[in-house]
Amino acid sequence: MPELPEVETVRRGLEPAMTGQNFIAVEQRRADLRFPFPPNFADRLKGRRIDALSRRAKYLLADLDDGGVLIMHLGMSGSFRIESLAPGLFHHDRSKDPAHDHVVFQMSGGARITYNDPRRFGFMLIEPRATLAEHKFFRDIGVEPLGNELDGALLVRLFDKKKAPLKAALLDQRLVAGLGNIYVCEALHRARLSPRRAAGTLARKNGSPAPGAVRLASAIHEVLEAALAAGGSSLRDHRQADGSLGYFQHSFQVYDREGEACQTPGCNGRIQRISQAGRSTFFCAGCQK
DNA sequence: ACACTATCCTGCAGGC
DNA sequence: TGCCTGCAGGATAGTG
Repeated sequence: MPELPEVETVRRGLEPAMTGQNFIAVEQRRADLRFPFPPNFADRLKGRRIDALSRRAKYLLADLDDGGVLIMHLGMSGSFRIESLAPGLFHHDRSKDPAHDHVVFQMSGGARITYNDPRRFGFMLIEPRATLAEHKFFRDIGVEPLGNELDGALLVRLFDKKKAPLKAALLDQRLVAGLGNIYVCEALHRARLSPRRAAGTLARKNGSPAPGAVRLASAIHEVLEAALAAGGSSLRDHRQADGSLGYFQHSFQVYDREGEACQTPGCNGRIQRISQAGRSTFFCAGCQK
């Protein structure tokens, strides 16, 4: 499921059930997901308190009280489910998909948190907090697109001289961290920029950001903020940690809308689908230049 | 250095 | 009904 808005939505859902609480029990039901679990994974966590739950790009980071960090990535199909025996706080329903419930955390506050991941592209690792910035997953990671750092000028700098199409450049986590296939398509449409355009063409001749670069930075902010406000997008029945569904998928302008009329005012185009770098790109050639 | 592709894995939709 | 193919929100290693 998860791009930045979905991962952030998951983080917000998990926070009250995890932060400040201890792992009472950890059940690891198989040896690996995308990677093998660390040695003694369950024992390593048991008894530890989570001091903070944060997010970097699409990674969830649980700071442990022994200086370690539990790194969690949802891959394509990972999700968390929170249940509690405490009445009224959470749903307590059985998993519809127990075959893919791979990890269960029992927290001291009473929450039972289950990680489910049919495709097993997700993973969990434990690394020292002190050297996390140098870890291979984080060493080369790009700018967080929420907040003020990302603007037209920065996009121009990041994309300088790049011949790669905008679609590929925006998906590159080393440049901007957290965008995935959906929100890249949506942001480009919102900015009226073609996904096929070379990324290095967003600058004016003097190097200052062209209007398109400024529009793109704004579009990224807007689409991510709107998705966050909607609780993310729920495709293929993906849910938030509390069981509720995000609804931003109803606001998609292009993603998975091949053949539909473009909604941009004054545009008579239709949404088309092309393949770039092995992934589907949805866009309107009428208004995206 | 850069940019494709193949790949990991399972489920689901669509065609026949 | 079943079987097959292709595709899916990610990210990496390998290739040219």
